[in-house]
Amino acid sequence: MTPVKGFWHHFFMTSTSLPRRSRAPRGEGERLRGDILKATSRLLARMGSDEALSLRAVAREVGVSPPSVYLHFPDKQAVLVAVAAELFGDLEHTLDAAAADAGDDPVAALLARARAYVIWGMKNPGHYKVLYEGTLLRHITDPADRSFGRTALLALISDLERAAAAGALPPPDDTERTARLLWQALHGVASLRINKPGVVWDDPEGDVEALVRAVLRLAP
Amino acid sequence: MTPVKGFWHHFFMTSTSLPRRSRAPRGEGERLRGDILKATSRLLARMGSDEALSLRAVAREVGVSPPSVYLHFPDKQAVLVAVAAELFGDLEHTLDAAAADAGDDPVAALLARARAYVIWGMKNPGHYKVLYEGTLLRHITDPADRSFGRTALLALISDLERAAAAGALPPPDDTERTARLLWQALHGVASLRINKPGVVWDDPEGDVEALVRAVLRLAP
DNA sequence: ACCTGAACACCGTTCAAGT
DNA sequence: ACCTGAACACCGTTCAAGT
Repeated sequence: MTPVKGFWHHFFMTSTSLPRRSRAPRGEGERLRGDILKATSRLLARMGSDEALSLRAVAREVGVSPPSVYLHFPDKQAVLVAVAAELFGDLEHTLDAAAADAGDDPVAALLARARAYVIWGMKNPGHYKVLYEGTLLRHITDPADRSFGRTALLALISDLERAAAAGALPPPDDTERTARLLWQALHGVASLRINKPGVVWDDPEGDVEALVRAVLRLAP
Repeated sequence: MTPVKGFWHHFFMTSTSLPRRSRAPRGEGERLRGDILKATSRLLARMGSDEALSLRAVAREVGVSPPSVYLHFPDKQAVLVAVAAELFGDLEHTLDAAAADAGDDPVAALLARARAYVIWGMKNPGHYKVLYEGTLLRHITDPADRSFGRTALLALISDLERAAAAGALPPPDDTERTARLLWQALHGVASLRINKPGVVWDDPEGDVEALVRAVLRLAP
């Protein structure tokens, strides 16, 4: 609150730091928050599960004591939710970019989005599992967090509507229902490959294309 | 080894048991093993995740001390693998029964099997997650355990082959590939419903039928 | 202002011991 | 023969305290 450089500031500037991570200067307490999120995301990718991740491991990775995490987050759930929000953002950005890169053909855009979804999951299996198989969302109370990942489905619906408007899909089409069917099929492609690596799978892009064309009743 | 009723037997028969669960008599040490499996299965259904389950909770549920679990299993993984084997057996039995009940039409049998798979998952979400999303299978070393759940896929393939032999499927058909596509779609139906209960889903049996007919290129 | 040490009740697992 | 108590290194979380 007071901008005067007082006792604490003096101490920080002069004391040689004993902990691995140097103490943040005044007003930079937020840096620790970002470091915690980055470390959590890294460990989540390595562990492949929110439950296997420990806050103490996050604190070790950051170079800080366990209670320091609680300066920025009320509990472990809150850290995970914050990371999940970032990850959903990254996923959605990736999907939109893939659809945009596919050009003007709405079916091509939809196929590109579908492929990108599965590829993202296979490239980030730990993160995919946190977002789509994690236990964290059952304990969410904040209604703002409940809409997590909804955007991806909405984008799929809008791709379908563009394709239907262009007359590229056989009628009659309940686009929202079709989008949900597609999402389920695509999730199956990504999820089973992540969870059953022992099974001999076909090329994921080929499976995505086959399933999308089948659900849309397009020629194989 | 020796059938003589000696000191320990005498003690068991006469001492009033302090622990919640009474000590098993000679030769019935196996009863504890079964109780542990049953308790684990129950708690797994409740927790919905192998990682959330604790062996200490299993021991409490059985009424025994934590180290007692180690009399029958080398570690937590082994308990989970034993339960998973039972669960896979139950699932496969359920699917075979559903297919058999559907009668002689091979497509009807396949549809019944597909529906039964998803219904089993929705009725046993915790168990389904352990079998198809659990971390336990990545740590399996025993090759005999690696074939877990393979039977379900093989049965799907044989249903498809029956249908193809009856001329019910449009050619040309790589039945194994088609079976894998179907499995992915069906897993998506079950898994997303379990993991995203907040989404408004359609009737699961309707989605199963739509996806199966789409993948097999049958009339909707 | 920013962060930690010590503590509590949990966990998986081990091992010497109890009946 | 069947089972437990006490211990170890972990975990999430709290709270009084340190710089």
